[in-house]
Amino acid sequence: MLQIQTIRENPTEVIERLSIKNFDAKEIIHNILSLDTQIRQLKKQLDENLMEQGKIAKSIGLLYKEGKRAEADELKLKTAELKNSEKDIQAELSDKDGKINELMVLMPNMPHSSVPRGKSAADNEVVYEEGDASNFNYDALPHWDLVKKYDIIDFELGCKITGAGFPIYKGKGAKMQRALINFFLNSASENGYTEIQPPYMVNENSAYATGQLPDKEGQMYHANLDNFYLIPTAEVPVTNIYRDVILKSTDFPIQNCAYSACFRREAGSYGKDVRGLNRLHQFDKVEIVQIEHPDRSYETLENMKLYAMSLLQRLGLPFHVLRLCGGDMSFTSALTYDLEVYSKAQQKWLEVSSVSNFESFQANRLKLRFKDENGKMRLAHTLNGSALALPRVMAALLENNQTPDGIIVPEVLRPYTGFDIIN
RNA sequence: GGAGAGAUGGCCGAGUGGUCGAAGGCGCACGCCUGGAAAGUGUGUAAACGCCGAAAGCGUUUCAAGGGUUCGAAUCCCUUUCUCUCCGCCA
Repeated sequence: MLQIQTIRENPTEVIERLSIKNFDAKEIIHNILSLDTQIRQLKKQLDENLMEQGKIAKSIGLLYKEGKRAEADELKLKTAELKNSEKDIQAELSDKDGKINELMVLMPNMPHSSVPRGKSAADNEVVYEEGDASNFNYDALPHWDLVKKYDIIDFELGCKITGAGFPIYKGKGAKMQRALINFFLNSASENGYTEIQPPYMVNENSAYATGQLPDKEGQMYHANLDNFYLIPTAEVPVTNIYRDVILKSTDFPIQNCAYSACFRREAGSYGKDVRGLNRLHQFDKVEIVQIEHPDRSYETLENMKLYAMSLLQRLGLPFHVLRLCGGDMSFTSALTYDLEVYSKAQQKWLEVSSVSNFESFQANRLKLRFKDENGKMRLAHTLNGSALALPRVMAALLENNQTPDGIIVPEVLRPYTGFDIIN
């Protein structure tokens, strides 16, 4: 959520910057500002009313002590009046508060100045490329055929047990998966991240604080009986560790990483995009989360991007890095880099990581603050990224490393797998 | 799941209807003391929001959360959440 002060102080700048995200904020800001003025007036009235009541209550106490019952009773009548008008003000205030809040949560985060204008994924800017992204000159098998050939991932069996999008990993497939998780977690630790094992279900407050609610309610699995949500990413529980927290400026940077299974309903997805491992309802991911001083958050974003890139380099996968355009960015992000690997058999780019700086947008809802050098309370900046999401990495490894003899396991994974070929 | 006890500031802990944002202690910050430190000693020690150009100042709110009783609630009542103890169940 944006801060009301920002909107109050620079409404035209906010409108201008949100237009890069193709969001027309003119009317909504006009309404917010008008509600804001009314709210502040009401607040003032309420404060005065309450002050009056408090004063009267005190003098009643004194009068009783002195035994002046009649005078006290007279004052009581006065409070009754005040209470009535308090009720009115209160009602109006909560009505307006509700309205302004409804509008505030509709406003996306403002994009960073480097974010290009654009409507869709086609307008994203390629900022880096590495590796051989050419296609095989023979008929390479897509991963959904390879996994059958070597019996390492079973989609049909997953359908039987749960449903589409819940594959079952078997034998070397399961071991590969575990090897990737361990490789990613160990690398993160070596790079200064503290490993966290979070809960896979969160309560309503947590889902709200990181912005999944009220926005993406239908995208999360919901355990009705207890009103818990299955996490769509470890970002949710890990970032919520810092909900309602006040940090010291010496606490920065906070670097956490977490492996978790992620659960997404992916309502509305269909077709080729969901084939095989490309889009699942349950998948594994290692997430990195940082909390930074506002002055250093963009430097940190670059480092996180470089770190995610280093994983792909070590796995030997061809990839490129995109700076997302305004139209393709998430609601909460100020700047996002996507990392995509090239899958030679499918002949397409697959997103395996998304690294974002949310600036203070999440921190505002989280109430994640710190005391700065001058002792002033300020919102911290939050950042996160996938390092990495497993299924598409797996898909690309299977497809790109296939040979007539089997699938070659990358060097860096062999200590974790205990084998060097899947055949 | 059953029975009971509890939730107070950064932490410990007092407070069972009025002047309580809350005693006392610890911690922390600054000062004095000291050659330097420790000890000692003095002062201070929350957040949100509003009034205000800013600061100062003032006001309101906050004793788990929400509701209620009352002129007045940390204190009484109800609901919820969480913690602890005992029993049951269980990896």
